[in-house]
Amino acid sequence: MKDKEVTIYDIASALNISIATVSRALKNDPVVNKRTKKKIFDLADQMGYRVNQFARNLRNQRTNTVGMLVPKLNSNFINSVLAGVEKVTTEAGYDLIIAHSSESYIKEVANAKNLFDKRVDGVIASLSFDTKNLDHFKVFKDKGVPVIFFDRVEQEGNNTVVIIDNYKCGYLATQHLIEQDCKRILHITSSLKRNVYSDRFKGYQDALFDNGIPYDENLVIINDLSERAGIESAMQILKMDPLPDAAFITNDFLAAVCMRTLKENGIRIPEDIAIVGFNNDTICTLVEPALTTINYPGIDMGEVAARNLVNHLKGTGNIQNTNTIIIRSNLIIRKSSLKKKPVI
Amino acid sequence: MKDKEVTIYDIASALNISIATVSRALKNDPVVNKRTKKKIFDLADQMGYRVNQFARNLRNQRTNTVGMLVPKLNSNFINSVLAGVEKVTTEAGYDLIIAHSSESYIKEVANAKNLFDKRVDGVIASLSFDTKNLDHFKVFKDKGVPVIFFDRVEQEGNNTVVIIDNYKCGYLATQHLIEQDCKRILHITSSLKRNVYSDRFKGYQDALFDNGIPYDENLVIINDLSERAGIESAMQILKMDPLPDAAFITNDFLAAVCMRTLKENGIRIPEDIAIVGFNNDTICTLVEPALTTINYPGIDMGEVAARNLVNHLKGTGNIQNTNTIIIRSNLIIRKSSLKKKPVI
DNA sequence: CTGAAAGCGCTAACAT
DNA sequence: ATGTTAGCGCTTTCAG
Repeated sequence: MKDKEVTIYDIASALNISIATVSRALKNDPVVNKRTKKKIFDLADQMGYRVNQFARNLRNQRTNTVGMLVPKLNSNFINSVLAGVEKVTTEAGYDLIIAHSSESYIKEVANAKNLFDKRVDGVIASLSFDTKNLDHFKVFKDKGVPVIFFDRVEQEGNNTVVIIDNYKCGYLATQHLIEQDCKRILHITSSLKRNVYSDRFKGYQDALFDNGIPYDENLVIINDLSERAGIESAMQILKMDPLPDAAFITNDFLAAVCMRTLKENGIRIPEDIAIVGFNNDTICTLVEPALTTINYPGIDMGEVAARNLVNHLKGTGNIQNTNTIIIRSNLIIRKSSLKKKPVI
Repeated sequence: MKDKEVTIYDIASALNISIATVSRALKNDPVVNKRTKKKIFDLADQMGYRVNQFARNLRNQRTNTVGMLVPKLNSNFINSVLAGVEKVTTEAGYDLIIAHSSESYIKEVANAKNLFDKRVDGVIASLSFDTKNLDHFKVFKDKGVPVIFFDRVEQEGNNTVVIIDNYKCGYLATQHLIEQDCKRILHITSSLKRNVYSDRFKGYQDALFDNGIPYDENLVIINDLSERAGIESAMQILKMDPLPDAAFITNDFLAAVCMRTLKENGIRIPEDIAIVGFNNDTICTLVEPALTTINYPGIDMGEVAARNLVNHLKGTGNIQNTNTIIIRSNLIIRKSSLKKKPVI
């Protein structure tokens, strides 16, 4: 219970040198004599010295910290983004503060304010489900703190964004179902205010159009991706007459829940309804049949976002010039969509 | 791009009063004149003032921040603990820093050091998979920073811990399988250095013993809970002769993976092998058959841990007196274990 | 009710 | 290679 903090003053006076030398030595400034440095390091260790980040930050006017603002944590996608970001920021010597908003706009605003007050040097963010606007990010812009958005982004107002080509993915998924001879293809998606969903939706529509299949708005269900919503959507499908012969569902978890309810009601997957999900979540291979999906390379998104931010902060790059970075993505075909036996 | 930070000096000189008054007003000190206070608040708003946390922390020698140290983030259990903790800490006016170690001891040590350097006022922690010892928490003890452990804990050295009764849960799970007329009950678990696994293991052994079933060490598989491990374990089971007639698997994800591989190889669940998992994860009801499991009330653990920590910090409670807090838990029976048709 | 002033621990410009 | 010193922005004691 040695409660008093050790400061550079303590070290300096114990060694009969100046605090300036101690400060320099501790930062490994090459200008300090090797032997002095060693003495200082040893004593610091022995006395249990730790830098006071507050004093340092107060003095330096920067924190060497990046803020990460995400809608949720319990998602494999977000976790792999996180892993990518951490890899890069750690290498570059930045601390990371993680804030999650539980898909709530209110919390997102509070988190943004909190990161701002913590004076992060930069921000990497993905929007919450019901985020209305980006006003809460204006403070960063005003203070010159760079913000990079990923995945759920707002393209207007020339923000720097890292995304996949959701339009193309929506198109691919739909095209794949069409190739399985599906004609009545349902689409379950979420708030069309979010780019990820609206872009996939456009891809879905265009794929239909390009294949001469009329778009039917009764075949589009919009919900909040919750378990309850999945069940309700499935019930809604069951009431349709005729039934759709395929469903492109914008989220693997939702697809899994839907599939369960459909199967419980005697629908065969993929024979009656072929299904394509989105994300390549772990559950894809745990449910039956295994879920066809779009692979979403979170770790790459994280690395790219972080790399751009760090380069910008270090002055070796400038995100002002880069508006949109697209990460590759691909369709993974599994049993849930294979209505036609694959041609060998 | 108004880059300069507004300080209390700016407000003071603009209003021709002292910084002391501004400082007091901003903290809503009742001693300040109402009208002065209003003027100060208005101007602060208008000038875009924000407190400098560093200056404040440097001065106050505390941060009003709680550190949360968890082994991973992409787990429903951890996320519900987090929700519980956040609820309490937010109400109590504490900030929360979340650090996750990706189940790595090395990262856990680094994270502990990081939280220490960030000078959190208290810590809530759950150990990583391969954590060797608790030396990295000693610094907190030395500085009088309270640490509360939850779930994966070390009971020795009278730490304050919040846990479920893993022994009882292991016993219950096994007893349930025995009641389904199972005799050769396999147990898949993980590092027995972690209390959660060793306690469940003891419960498993005692339930067998109490029912006159000899313990067979060949029926215990220890692995790292990964997908690969799940597949390997299932393959190992398939080679057994005779096959076990039940499996108590210490983790739902692992159970789901195992079940998939077993089913792929023609094993019927629960007819051939009855299965009980652990955690009540979302996948339990998405796999087929739905997984019997132990319900693990994360949100309660989080709330209790945080409440105790906060009370300790506010001086209205003292965790020194409380060593172990047990949270209720229960068996949830689903199809995967129902070998006997339920008696009505 | 308000003000003056000291000091929290550190960094960096300047001086030696 | 080392030392002196002036703040960074805030809180709080003491004095009016």
